[in-house]
Amino acid sequence: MDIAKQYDPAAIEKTTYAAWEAAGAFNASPDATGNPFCIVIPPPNVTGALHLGHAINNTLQDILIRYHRMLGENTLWMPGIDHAGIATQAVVEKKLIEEEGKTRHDIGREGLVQRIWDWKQRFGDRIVEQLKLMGCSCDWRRTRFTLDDQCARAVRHTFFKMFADGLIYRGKRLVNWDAHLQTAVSDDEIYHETVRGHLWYYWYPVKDSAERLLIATTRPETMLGDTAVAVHPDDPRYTHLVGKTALLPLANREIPIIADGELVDMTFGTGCVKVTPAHDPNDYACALRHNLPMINILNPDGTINENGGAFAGMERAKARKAVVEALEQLGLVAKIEPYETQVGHSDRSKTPIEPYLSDQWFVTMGELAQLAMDAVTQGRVEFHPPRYAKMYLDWLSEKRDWPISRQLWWGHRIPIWYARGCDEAALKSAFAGRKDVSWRWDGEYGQWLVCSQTEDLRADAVPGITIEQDPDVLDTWFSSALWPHSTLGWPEQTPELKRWYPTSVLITSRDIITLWVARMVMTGLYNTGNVPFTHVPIHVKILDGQGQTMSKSKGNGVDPQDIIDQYGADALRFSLAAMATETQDVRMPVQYKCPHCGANTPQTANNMTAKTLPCPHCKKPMATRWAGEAVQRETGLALLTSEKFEFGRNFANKIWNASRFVLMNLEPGVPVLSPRELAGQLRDPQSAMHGLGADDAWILERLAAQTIAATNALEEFRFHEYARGLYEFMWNEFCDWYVEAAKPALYGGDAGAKRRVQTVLACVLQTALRLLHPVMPFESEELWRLLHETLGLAAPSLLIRAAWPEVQRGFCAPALLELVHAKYELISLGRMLRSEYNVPPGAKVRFAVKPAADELARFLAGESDTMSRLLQASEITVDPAFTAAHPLPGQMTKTATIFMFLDGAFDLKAEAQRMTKQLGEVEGYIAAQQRKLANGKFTSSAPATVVEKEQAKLAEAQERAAKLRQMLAFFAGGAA
RNA sequence: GGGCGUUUAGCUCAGUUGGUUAGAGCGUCGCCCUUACAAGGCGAAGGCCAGUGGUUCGAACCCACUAACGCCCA
Repeated sequence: MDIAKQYDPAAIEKTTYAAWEAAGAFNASPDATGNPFCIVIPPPNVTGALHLGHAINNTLQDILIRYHRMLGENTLWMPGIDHAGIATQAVVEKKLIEEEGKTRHDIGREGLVQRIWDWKQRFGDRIVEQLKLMGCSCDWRRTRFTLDDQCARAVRHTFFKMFADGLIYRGKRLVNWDAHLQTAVSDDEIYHETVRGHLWYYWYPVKDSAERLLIATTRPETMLGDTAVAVHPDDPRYTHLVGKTALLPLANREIPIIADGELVDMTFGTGCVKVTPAHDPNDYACALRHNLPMINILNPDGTINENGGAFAGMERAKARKAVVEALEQLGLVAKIEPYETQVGHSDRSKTPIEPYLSDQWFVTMGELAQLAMDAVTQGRVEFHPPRYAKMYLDWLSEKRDWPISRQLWWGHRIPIWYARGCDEAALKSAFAGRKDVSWRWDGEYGQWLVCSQTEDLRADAVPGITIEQDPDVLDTWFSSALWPHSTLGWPEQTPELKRWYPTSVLITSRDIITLWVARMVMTGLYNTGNVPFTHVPIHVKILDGQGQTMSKSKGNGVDPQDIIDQYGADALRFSLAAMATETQDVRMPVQYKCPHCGANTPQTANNMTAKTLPCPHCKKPMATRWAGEAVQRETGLALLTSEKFEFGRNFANKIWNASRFVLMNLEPGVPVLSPRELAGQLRDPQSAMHGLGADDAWILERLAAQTIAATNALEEFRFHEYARGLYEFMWNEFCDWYVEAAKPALYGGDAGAKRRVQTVLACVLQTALRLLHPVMPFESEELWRLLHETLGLAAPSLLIRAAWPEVQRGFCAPALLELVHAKYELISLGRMLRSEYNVPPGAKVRFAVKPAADELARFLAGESDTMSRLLQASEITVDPAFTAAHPLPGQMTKTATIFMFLDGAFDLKAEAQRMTKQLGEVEGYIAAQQRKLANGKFTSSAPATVVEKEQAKLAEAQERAAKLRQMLAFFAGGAA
């Protein structure tokens, strides 16, 4: 059998994935047997391709999905993508401007939406491709999109139900207005920038008084919308003025002077604040407290509106200048100081944000939030780690109403029509007999609000008038919130919904606990009466070299394909899983790998979004993922790389080679047994298996322990523990010890021993492959195939469908395991001696082992084959009564001492020095132990088992010290 | 301003209910292309567990405060 010397992921990943798909291994059926297990993917959004943050999220999901599939559960991983309203629209609009110099208004609503659909097609496909490259085993037949018909129907039904239940209302609210894109943007789409401006001071006269108030502001033009002046209630300078009226210049309005301790900082400026509720969040809150009127002075495009009087129609900057000039003419300007402020800018248009009062739709959160809180406090939804429940509960407990409208074109259109100039009788007759239409009177604007559950209403739906649909769309999270039940078919009672809802697990990262998880729980409970999932593992985040979260918009994302191309999908998955601890975010500095010379260039904030950059080593230009495909082809694409993935690659290679060794040493006829079957054969007198060697029993027991550990880790979502445990088992136990210990039997002349070891190797390998499969599906599947092929066994079913291993213990008494452990310890010390005395690795040396107990002596006497091999020993004497004729270098464990015979002389003095140093350490330890044990408080208050343990440790140390002294004395004699 | 998290070897991180003489990978230093594996083997060096105080017989771990960094919310 010819097996490559190195694991080559590229050679097998495509075909292996194709084999799974051809076998329908990912497909779930509601009719299948087994307990239901379901994960809905947190839908990646279509703004761009996936990065490593998504890679870790989906790797963890796939691990759980594959694990539960192997448990024989009826397992569904529901895939899909999210339309991400504002983000996607902004990306497409930006491209439109860059490439064609057009705005969305130039091409119109339909034109823009069509272009976004094209974009969605491209990146939706790309995302699915990336997930497949990573090995994700989603049921692709069921792929959903938050804007598709099924999701749209769920959105309509939910909105309608909420509207009919009175949970949805329309109201005014101060939003972050992007005057360039003419839309509200959410808080997380804003960045703050320090801007050098001025602090203007000007006077407001007080009515019926000679006094006047000095106001300081950074935005003088907003004074046109002032509706009060506020001072601090405890400020002696102004208390006598509270309750009086100020005269607002230019606007010529009378506004009250109020006291507000929250808004006013006595120590800042003059302690006197103008209040502009419609254009400042703090002023807005103040206005609500004091019932102040709110005057909007801006048009949606950022120009001053009719409320600005003489300034109407001016741009903001122009208006500012004009207002200041007008105030100067009135002699009201006191002074102007330079001043730096933090100004919010829209992430999408890079223009300053205006706080802006506008009509928005809201969902009342009171009851819904309470439902969602109860689900967590009552334990029906559990976070892992549990501390994240606090974040969720804190956020929900504020019960702030949810603004759901967005001034965008890409998204679910709000299913509300405005009917003006008709009475209710007209609506009743127009929609007679229809339960899918509901309406409500809107007193503020004197119109009917009509909501349709099933279809878009026609403009002439109500005879005699023209009804008009609200132009806005719903917040993306409104449709995402329904994802766990909408994807399964709700509002229809589909077999899928019955089978898999509530789903089992939702895996995500902490930043969307409030945005998404909370809302899914709310709508799930509201629509179905059931929580959407029971477990919510929260995983760490992948940060770039600067400690910033990877994100599509920042441009610091690393395409998982870059890593897969260089290291393989399993290496990517394994490395990520091993990083998935409970607390520590992963900092991942990355480098561009030059396609010409292979040199690495660190990615920095400066070159992060560059389309091409020169390689500092070979000076040739290299293209990045930001460059067009043509440029990439022409110039050569520089993949991003990180040495962190060498961890996974090296492990994958180690597994490959360990398996290669096993396969090279198997032959047809060797059975592939599970540990349980192997145990059965050992009990069966008819079987060819007559007992195990000590190493065989040891590795089978370690395998059992590892099976338990892996199972527990996965059950408790501790992915890091699962991955690290397998790493240690495969590398440090299987490869380092068992495989080496097995060699004498494989190469020796005892056919029975050889077959025994072959059987154990096959058993351990096949079980390990099962344990590895969830995290390293490609390689384990391929090795599974090769294992059966090598043994000439009929094509087994795919590993993806194999059963998760059962735990089989009792291959030997615990005492034997300790003897094996003692043997390995002695081998390590023997190697240390060799290294210490610079014995070349190939040279054979004689060793003597002096065990303290007869039991160990008897055991070791039968183990000279493996010991000799692992120590490269010419001979090993095992003798409890061993005494050397002359000083020899030695090392001791707690159960034995090992000596090495040296042909030539060795440096007695150096050896004695080393031993003296060791003795010093041991004596220090003994002193500490003695102090501890002499302490009556310790012996009386510590548990007896602990005291015993400490006593044993002391005894051991004392024995060790005695032996060291003995050897030192011997050396002294020998040297004399 | 409120909440959460982090601080352990040169770097990146583990450390389960306090019983530790603190671990791993990478990097570093020796010796080896030994018939599974140089993406490797064998060995080694390297740490006042951020600081201060407390609880305890005993603290990397529990408590308080301080400092630095990060995230979320206002």
